[in-house]
Amino acid sequence: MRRITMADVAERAGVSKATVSHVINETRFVETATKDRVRDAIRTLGYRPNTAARSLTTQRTRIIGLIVSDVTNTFFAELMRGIEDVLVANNYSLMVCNTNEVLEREEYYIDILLRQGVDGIIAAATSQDWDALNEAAKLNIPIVMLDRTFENADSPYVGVNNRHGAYLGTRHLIERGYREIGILAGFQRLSTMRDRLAGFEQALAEANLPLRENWCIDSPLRIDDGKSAMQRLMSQAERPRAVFISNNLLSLGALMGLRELALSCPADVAIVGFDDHPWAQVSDPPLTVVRQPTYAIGETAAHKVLKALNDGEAEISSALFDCQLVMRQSC
Amino acid sequence: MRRITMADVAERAGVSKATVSHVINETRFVETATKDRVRDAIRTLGYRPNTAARSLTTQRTRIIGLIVSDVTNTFFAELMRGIEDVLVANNYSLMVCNTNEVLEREEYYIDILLRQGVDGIIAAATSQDWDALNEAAKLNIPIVMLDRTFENADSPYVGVNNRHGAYLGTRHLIERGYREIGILAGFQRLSTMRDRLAGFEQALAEANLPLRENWCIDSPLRIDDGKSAMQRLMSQAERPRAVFISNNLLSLGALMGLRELALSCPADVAIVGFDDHPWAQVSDPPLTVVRQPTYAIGETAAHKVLKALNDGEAEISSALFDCQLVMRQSC
DNA sequence: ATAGTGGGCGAGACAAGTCTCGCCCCTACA
DNA sequence: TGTAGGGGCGAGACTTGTCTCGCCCACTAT
Repeated sequence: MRRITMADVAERAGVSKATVSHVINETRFVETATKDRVRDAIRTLGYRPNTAARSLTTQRTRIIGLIVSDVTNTFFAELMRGIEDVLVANNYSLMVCNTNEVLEREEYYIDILLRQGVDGIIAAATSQDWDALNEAAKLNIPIVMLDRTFENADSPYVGVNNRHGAYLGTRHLIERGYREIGILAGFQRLSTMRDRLAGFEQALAEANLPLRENWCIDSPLRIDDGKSAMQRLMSQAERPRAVFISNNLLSLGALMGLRELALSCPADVAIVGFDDHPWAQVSDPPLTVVRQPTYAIGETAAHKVLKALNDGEAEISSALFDCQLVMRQSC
Repeated sequence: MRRITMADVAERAGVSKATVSHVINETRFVETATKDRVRDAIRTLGYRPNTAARSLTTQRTRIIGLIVSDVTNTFFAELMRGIEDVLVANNYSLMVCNTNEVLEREEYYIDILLRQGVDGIIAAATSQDWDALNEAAKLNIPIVMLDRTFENADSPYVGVNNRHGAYLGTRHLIERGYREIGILAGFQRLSTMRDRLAGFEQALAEANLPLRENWCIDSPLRIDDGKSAMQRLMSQAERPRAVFISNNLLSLGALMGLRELALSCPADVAIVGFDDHPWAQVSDPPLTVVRQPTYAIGETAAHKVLKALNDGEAEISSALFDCQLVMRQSC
């Protein structure tokens, strides 16, 4: 069965395509009677406007692209939900791209998004410079950096004050009396992880505690990496009595690693993690963490792109949220 | 700066649009020399085909719509990853829609997907009949039911043998010597939850154990619902010594609920949950669960739609995976 | 009665590709 | 040397909307 087009509606309603278009988009005044005839035709024919045809002329798709590393990580899933919910409320759609922190995949996806003609991009980018996003920037597509950014990033950034968050977490360990403190610092390629390491160092420095090279482990951000990093930390001759962990997957992995080594937390090592997780309330032990307002971050990022889209050239500003320490029983 | 079109490429390469199109899509033989000229032009101009224009004529978008309740639930996130990975490998894109299990939102999204002209739909639908998906079915868009289905569903289903999975989990409890067994049965509107309840009942019946009405609690599927359901179960005069929990969020909530009541697991109540989760390994206690091959389910679902798209009318078959009992320490 | 004004709407160009015809030219064979 | 055959490619119709002109008619002003 042939799909029904605007011409069909126009014919049935006895008006021109232009009028149908204007009734649908409410872009010019149409006599009530005419409007009703058009709407009737639309309903009885079951007409549904074709997005492709529309965006061909408007040069708009009402689609926003989202680039994250992996929605399997609840943190990104929640960001996504925040974004999606405000997009839906504004009649935009979302196209999600999981890069697994692989640069080629990020580039591939950006190309796809540009062909698709997305109106804007929200990116928790894995790249550290404009190379990948440059094409998008050249096309004047609004870009919002999410969760992380990089030097010379020419786009607004929405995320938390990572440095301060890590500082809070580390200071908490110190206040609890721990002196020998290590860190699973994560992927130092990412600004987020660098900032958290900086916050960690700041807290140590303030307390006149040394920063031991071999108590500072960086690794990729998968669960297994957390596990092996923690085990490497704990298999040293002199080992820390507390560990700050810069990422939620690493925290989970670390917990697994300790379990395997039959070390108990916090008796043998205390832990403060970054990012909260529902399961962290029922883990053994319940995890003390630095929490960020994930959903709100997503919402804000979405609002920023939409604003850029509506206000035209207006510069978008960055937004930095605060972290919050959630005390449980891991230290 | 004006965006560059195929006409620009054609002019620069000194050929017609047709030739450019054929070089890009490899749809007819083009002299090597000509091909090279075209490719050079594409590269130097930075040409990028416009998906909207293309799909206008091809009537294809190479986009697949995915409908789930909430990717914040790792289960759905993993399904999504399975789907996405095979789509990417086949040059398709994914449009994700979170319905929160609310019907109106599902209908809204289906409409959006149809306007967008998606080539296929993979749906973990919250609706229980064809009403919402009917429009898509009428347009001959391949639909794959994911995780759940409903009676008279005219589309293939990809998921697990839920009944048998629940049967396995419940039987395990019985074998462990538990006689007083309850169930958090979840949202009975969903086929998945009904099947699991059936498997639970079957295991009880085989062991000649009674099914007590008030030990069978159904509820929505959020963490809080699990918490309150478990607490309701445990605040009864006569309470079960073991509980089968039909959903991962409910399991998490249940754990929280027990903790609040200062009940210990498995000493006071044993638990077997449905769906595994990385954190279930480090929870207190580590959870014994019935695991389903989530990622593989997603992959299979994606393959099914693609197959339908390529083979044309060929009927797609359903796929039923088996569950696996993962024993840990909650019973 | 005629000119001026403006509200409501139609004709058709246009967006950027795909794809059908069929042209042109080169080779092969009689 | 004439012609059939086929390989390589171009012209332009077509997909479905949006949007710019400007028409037409009704109503008021002179």
